[in-house]
Amino acid sequence: MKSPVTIKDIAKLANVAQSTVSKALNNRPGISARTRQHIISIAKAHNFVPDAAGKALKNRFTNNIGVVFCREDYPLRNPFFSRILEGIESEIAFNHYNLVLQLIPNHEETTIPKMIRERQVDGIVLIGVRNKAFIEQLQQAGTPFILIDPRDYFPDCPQVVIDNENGTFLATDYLIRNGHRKVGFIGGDLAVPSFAERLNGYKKALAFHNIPYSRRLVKTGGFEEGYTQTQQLLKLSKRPSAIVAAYDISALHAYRAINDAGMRIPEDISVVGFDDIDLAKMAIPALTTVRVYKEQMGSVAVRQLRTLIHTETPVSFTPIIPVKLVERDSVKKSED
Amino acid sequence: MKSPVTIKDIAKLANVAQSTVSKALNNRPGISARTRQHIISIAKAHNFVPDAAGKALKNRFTNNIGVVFCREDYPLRNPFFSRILEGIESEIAFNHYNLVLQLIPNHEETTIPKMIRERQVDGIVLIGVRNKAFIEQLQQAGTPFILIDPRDYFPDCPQVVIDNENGTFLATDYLIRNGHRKVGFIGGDLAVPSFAERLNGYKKALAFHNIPYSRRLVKTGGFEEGYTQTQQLLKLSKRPSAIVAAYDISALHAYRAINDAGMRIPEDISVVGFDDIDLAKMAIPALTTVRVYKEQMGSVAVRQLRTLIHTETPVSFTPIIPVKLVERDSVKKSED
DNA sequence: CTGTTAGCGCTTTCAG
DNA sequence: CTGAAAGCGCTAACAG
Repeated sequence: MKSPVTIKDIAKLANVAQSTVSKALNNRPGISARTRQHIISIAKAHNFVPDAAGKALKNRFTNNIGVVFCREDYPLRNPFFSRILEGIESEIAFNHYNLVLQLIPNHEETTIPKMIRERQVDGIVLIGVRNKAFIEQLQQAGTPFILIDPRDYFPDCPQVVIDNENGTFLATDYLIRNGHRKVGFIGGDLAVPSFAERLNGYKKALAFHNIPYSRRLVKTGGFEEGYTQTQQLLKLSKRPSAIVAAYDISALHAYRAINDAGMRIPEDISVVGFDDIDLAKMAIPALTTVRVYKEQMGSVAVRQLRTLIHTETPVSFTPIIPVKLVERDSVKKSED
Repeated sequence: MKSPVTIKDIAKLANVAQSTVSKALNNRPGISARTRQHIISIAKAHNFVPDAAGKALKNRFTNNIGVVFCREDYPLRNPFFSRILEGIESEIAFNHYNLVLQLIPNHEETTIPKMIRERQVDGIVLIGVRNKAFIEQLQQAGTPFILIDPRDYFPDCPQVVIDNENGTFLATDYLIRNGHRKVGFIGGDLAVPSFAERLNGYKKALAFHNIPYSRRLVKTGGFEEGYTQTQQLLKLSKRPSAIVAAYDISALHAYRAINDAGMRIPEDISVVGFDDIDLAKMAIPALTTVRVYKEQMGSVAVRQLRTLIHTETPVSFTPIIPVKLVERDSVKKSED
């Protein structure tokens, strides 16, 4: 590692004081246009880039933003989270920040992340938090943070949320309008707010069409249990003609169960998903689903976090990311 | 943000000098066991964690490692890269480093990444580099770095590579042993070393079984063009009874093409992939493929990089990650 | 408009 | 074995 050029070197080369160089390079007032130009050109010529540690030490800002995934499983494998991370990354890069990434296993979701304890970052975006004590610690420490897709209710925390209810409403409504009156629902864990909201949207759509809600048509539980959930639905004496899955991943598991049962999509049974991950359009048949603007979630979160970082008394504002039904080939339509 | 406790505070509380605290906390010699214990307990009681910027400024090591994806497309969406990133992350976390992530679009793959210019990281792992000039710059700057899955040949650079040739050899050999004598090959870009190696493995397996190689049975080009590549193969007057795809993603595209052509896997045509991404086992039918130990690639890369960072005269050593055929349901087997 | 100086939090001589 | 002091690279306050 070659020893890099410092502000002191530039000062010497330009025959000025360090502080003058600092002013010139940071667009501070109190310096003549001429010397500023002079200094800038010398700095450029020598590829001067200020040392992050030096700056951070003085400024109390690192210009780093942390991204922390708190999950028991492997969040990066989940295409939904990958896309959110993409959005986060691009917003961070755009603002000339650096992104510090950490995955924390659920059981460690209790102690404040290293990156914030050692003041490596100015704030963090937290994905999939579950642990209340964890959040309380962050609040006490005064760390700026924002939540994406929390796995529990944190009403007082800044967060960016999906318009979940609306999404499943649209999906269910679409099925009903296409002649499906018996529609099943599969998904995840009722304790997770976003899932509960998705279930609600389903219920509301049924109610809207005066279709009675039946507990037997909804199978919840593990996120990855779409296969067995669907099997149960198929075993019902009067099986549904359509299924709405709370996640595309569940829908894809449903595909397998349906296939294994010797049935065909959409001829024998229709499926609609939620999230619109890349796989949705690659599935056979291509999956009709509710699109979530994942990159947008990420970038909005970073924007919010940045204002949180730089304002004294933060106003907690919760952006709701909109949602849209995208029609593909997994739903049998009534001819009308 | 509450103002954090510093080494000075601890010194005051313990009635010793700063330097003594530093020695105690860093296991430096020249300090009595008693005072060391005393200081440690006080530091612990006050949740003292040294400031990263302060340390970095003095030590010339940040304890941060950069991870840079250089690709035209969206690397994080690619489950193959996600898994590599997982491996990198876990190794970094294990060593109490921080991970600084950056995605650089191909056209910007020319200027040294910000994180290294401003000395935020001690070294970087580079995924998917293509640009020679870029690498030369890094070498000149003396940045420690290691390559994963480079898109061009960089013979003198430290890198971790997959046993590609062996993988496609195994895949092709497996098909031939199961009675397939006309096997197609689809995949990506011949200019990419890993792809060229995979093609070589295929050729070698054919040669091994005395089957003549036919250029018409191999379709290269875009990574995402598995669909059209397969269509071309299916149109052949004497179409292959099996296809080996250089990537699982290609194989999945092939699935769709085969399905759209009204054929069935594996009854009408067999397919084997490469990479063993999560989707492979979820596909219908489950895809027989060559498993790559992706997390291992990531963690090995970080281990290598760490020694690179801490040694004066680095010895360039290229770990080869092994590979394994995993049998699933996409190959029609000869009954014997 | 420019330069001097101090200090951010830490480690490392070097005296005592 | 312990403490005082200097300095890493940077910015800000203050004098000139």
